[in-house]
Amino acid sequence: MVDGSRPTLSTVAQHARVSRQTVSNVLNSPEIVRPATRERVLRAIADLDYRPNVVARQLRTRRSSVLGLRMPPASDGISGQVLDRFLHALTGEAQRAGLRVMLFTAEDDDAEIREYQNLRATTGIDGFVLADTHAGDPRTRWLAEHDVPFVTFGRPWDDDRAGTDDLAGTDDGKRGEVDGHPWVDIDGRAGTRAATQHLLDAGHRRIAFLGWPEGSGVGDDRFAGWHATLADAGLAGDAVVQRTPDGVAQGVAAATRVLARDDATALVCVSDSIALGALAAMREHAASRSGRPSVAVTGFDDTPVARAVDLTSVAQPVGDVAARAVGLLRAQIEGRPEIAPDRQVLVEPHLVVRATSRAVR
Amino acid sequence: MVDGSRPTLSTVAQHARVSRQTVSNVLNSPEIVRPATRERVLRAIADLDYRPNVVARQLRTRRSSVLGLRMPPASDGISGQVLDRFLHALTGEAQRAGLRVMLFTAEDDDAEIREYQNLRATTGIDGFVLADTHAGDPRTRWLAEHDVPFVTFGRPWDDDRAGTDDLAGTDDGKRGEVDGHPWVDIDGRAGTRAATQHLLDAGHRRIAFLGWPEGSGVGDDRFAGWHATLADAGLAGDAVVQRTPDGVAQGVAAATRVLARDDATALVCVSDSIALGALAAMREHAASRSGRPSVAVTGFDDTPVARAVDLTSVAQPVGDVAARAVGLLRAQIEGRPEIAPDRQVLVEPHLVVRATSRAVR
DNA sequence: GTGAAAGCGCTAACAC
DNA sequence: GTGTTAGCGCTTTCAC
Repeated sequence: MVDGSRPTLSTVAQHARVSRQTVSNVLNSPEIVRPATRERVLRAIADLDYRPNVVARQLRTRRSSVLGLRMPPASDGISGQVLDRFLHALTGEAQRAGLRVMLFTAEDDDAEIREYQNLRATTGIDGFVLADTHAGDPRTRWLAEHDVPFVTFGRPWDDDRAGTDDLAGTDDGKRGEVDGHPWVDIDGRAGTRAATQHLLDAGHRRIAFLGWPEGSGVGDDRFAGWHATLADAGLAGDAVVQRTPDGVAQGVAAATRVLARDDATALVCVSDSIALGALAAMREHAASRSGRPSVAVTGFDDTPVARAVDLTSVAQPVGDVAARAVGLLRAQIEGRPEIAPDRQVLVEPHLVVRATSRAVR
Repeated sequence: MVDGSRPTLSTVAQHARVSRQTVSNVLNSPEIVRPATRERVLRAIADLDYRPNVVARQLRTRRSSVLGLRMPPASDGISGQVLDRFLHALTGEAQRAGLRVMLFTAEDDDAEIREYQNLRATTGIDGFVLADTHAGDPRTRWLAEHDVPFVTFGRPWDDDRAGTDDLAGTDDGKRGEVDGHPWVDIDGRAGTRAATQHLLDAGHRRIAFLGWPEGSGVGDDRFAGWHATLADAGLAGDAVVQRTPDGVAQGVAAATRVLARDDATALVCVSDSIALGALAAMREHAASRSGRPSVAVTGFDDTPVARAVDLTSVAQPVGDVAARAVGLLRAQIEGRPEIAPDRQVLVEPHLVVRATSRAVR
């Protein structure tokens, strides 16, 4: 490695006694150049430790191979964790596919759209990953209208196709092709279904649900999995639900209400935060009414906290999500829809069983 | 916004009836162009919604205004949290300074160094942020030798200037100018000092320390703060230390040992994970020996878990760290050392007092 | 102060 | 197959 100026295409061409264009061809369409010359060129490239200047290439081809991702405003909660893990995975998957991830921030949706324009116009970013869509999101609409490649982690919940029981029987991973934008999401319903089934299998019959207030797509989806599973077991009739905003303290309160009024033997929680609160409430409760059999608890997200307190939880396979997201993006950027057959992908989570649901009954 | 091709310098020049160069000057050295023409040009820029193509500019200037950061291998622990928060803050601070953050991954230090070369040669990244340095780090050496701008979050611990008591009295924020590489770090010693002092002020006299095994710079630094503070109070003689690798389970074990043998009334923990374990151990212990006054606990990092379980903890001001890091990087990239006077910056953490240290004695 | 010319490193289009 | 020419959009000389 010389520490003077870096070699360029011409340097390599001179070295290999060919024209610049031939070197370029060796790099971009190796098959069209005669093996003998190709060898010679590759040799020169290696000798000189030449690496193409992607900036120059980008200026020419209008392709940056860079993906943009907005850092969501530091969600100091436990659930922000999932996004961070996703970012890790995304970076790796993107790199494997020859793409880079570039970060940016924005105050709100409008500011974010302005950043899209900015990034496209100035740095020529190829596509975007949105990890925090919400109902009626103006960003996805803008991106779609302007033909900007993008993919979301999370379904668009506007059309309200989920969240009720009517699809409970069709949980086979692939829901009908709607021509919305490309997305990847985790099947929350399947997650709570697995948790509930696990508790049923362990002999529980009175399984309550601690959820978020109705109206959040994600929360309703998770609720549906629990409800459908109990319904299938003929236990939906006396099923107990407590709804509360997310948070540990809120979880304590909600669980306390359930424990005081009902003789639930297990709690399926919509998040690890709430589950954590439920565990605390149970300790309280156990102290006052000792001798009562312990109550099983499951959470959702499998955050580090869950591991820390040995909480059974539904793990989100963010690695899979990231891989599919990158595939979906490449299909658009490279104009090859065939490399990502499904424009909408639902990834199956899996249950991690730990102490809180193994307690003796 | 026309959805044909974007306007370029020439478009604007034509529109404003000046040469391309004049437009460029308005953008880069506005002061040298006559106000009248400047106005006209700015008008044209606004009319056309022109934005300079940074790729073309970069090809010319050899400056990308992009910072590289390696995503550390998904540390699924509680403490990985701090890095994630740092990344959030860094993205914001960088953007405010007209810089972008680009992510990459690497298996190990050597692979990372190869990526440095790659990123420099191909995309012309301007500088790097290292958020996870370790003793004898080959990466910082390589970067320094190759004159690549960089800054680390974390001191180089090789030279062992900290970790003992000898500097305890000089805790005034600025330690001597050594000509190592630029870094920003959090003053762990000051953090445990604050925690210990807080406990002393609350009347505690037997304050034990739950730390990591000796040899980790960060851990030794935090240990030193606790030890020095007790020494200042004349209580270092019978001070109890338990050392253990990080982790909740490990914290349980270590705290159990302390509680069994010693009559400590407070525990200063080197991390939130260990503190979490200590809390669990205390609950155990309280159950068996009821009536005993509760033991105060402090953690370190102020992770979401700490908030969740109402644990007093030392908060790392990652926002400040990010801001200083960006300043240090800009000083190098732009060749203006004056904008970041201190090449090494120690940021003061602060104690967040919560229930676990407010317990009645 | 303003403009014309050259060139950053690369690839697309066409010659040979 | 290979080489030549042109030009992506910008900034940096250097005349004027």
